[in-house]
Formats: sequence, structure tokens, C-alpha cells
Amino acid sequence: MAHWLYKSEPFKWSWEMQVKAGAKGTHWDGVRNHSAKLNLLAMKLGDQGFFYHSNEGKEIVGIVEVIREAYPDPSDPTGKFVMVDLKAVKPLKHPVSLATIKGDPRFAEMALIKFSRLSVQPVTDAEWDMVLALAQG
DNA sequence: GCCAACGTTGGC
DNA sequence: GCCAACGTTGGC
Repeated sequence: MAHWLYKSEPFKWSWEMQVKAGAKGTHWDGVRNHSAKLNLLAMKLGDQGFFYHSNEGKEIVGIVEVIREAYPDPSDPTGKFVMVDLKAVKPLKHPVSLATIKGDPRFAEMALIKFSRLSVQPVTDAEWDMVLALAQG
């Protein structure tokens, strides 16, 4: 099963709002980047991902799960972009900050570092496990 | 608030 | 089809 990372500015859409959306989840819309779109298209039902707060917080705060695979994003007038539906699974016991990830050489190849502006990113199994281990800390 | 990175646009 | 200009993202 693949893993992902979703960035959101908390004052636009925060982890708290995602939790409030409950089991029926929400659309992850507004993606207007082709790399991010390819990631959305690759997602399968049940794939889990990290929920990352950009700008304010700058940390991974929770885990979300894909509950509907990619379909057209109605907020895109060109009809080219897609969105998935996500629901909150659980918060991380201890959020893992960008500073922590940057300071750990094991994460040097992580998309969060290398492609810092990409809003929907793949996460490798190794990175997934390492972040979860840090979150237990 | 600044600015680097990077994607997109538009003139040629 | 190239590439300069421009806009946006997001860390600092």
C-alpha cells in the first residue's frame, strides 16, 4: 500500500477541520499542479497519508485515508484536475516538525525536503515508518 | 515581509 | 518551441 503526504495551510483547512468532517470525510480539492495530480491519480482506496500543516506549524499532525479515488475537481474550470476524498484516521501522538525532518539525514531524500513546494507527495515505506517512530517519541 | 524555487503564461 | 516575465508557494 502506498503512502502520501498532504500539505494544507491550517487557516485554510486544518487537521481539526478534517477531524470534524468525520467518517464521511471531505474532498481534497484545489490541486492545480501536474505532479500533484499524478499523485492523486495513483492513489488507491485505503491508502494512508500524513496531514502536514504548512506555513503555520510546519509539522505532520495526523494520518488520513483515501475513501474515494480520483475524480474530476468541480472547482477547476478547465476540467483537467482531479481530487480524492479523505477522512481523518488519527492524530500523531507527537507531531513531527519540518525542523526534525530536516535535521535527520535519513530524510534527506524525502519529497518534503527535495520538492518543498509540491502539495501532494509520495512517502516511501521507510519514511512512513521513521515518521511514525518519531511520533511515538 | 522577504525571497528562492519553480510552474505557467505569452510574445516572438 | 524557446525563454523571459510573472505569479505563487512556503520556509525563514
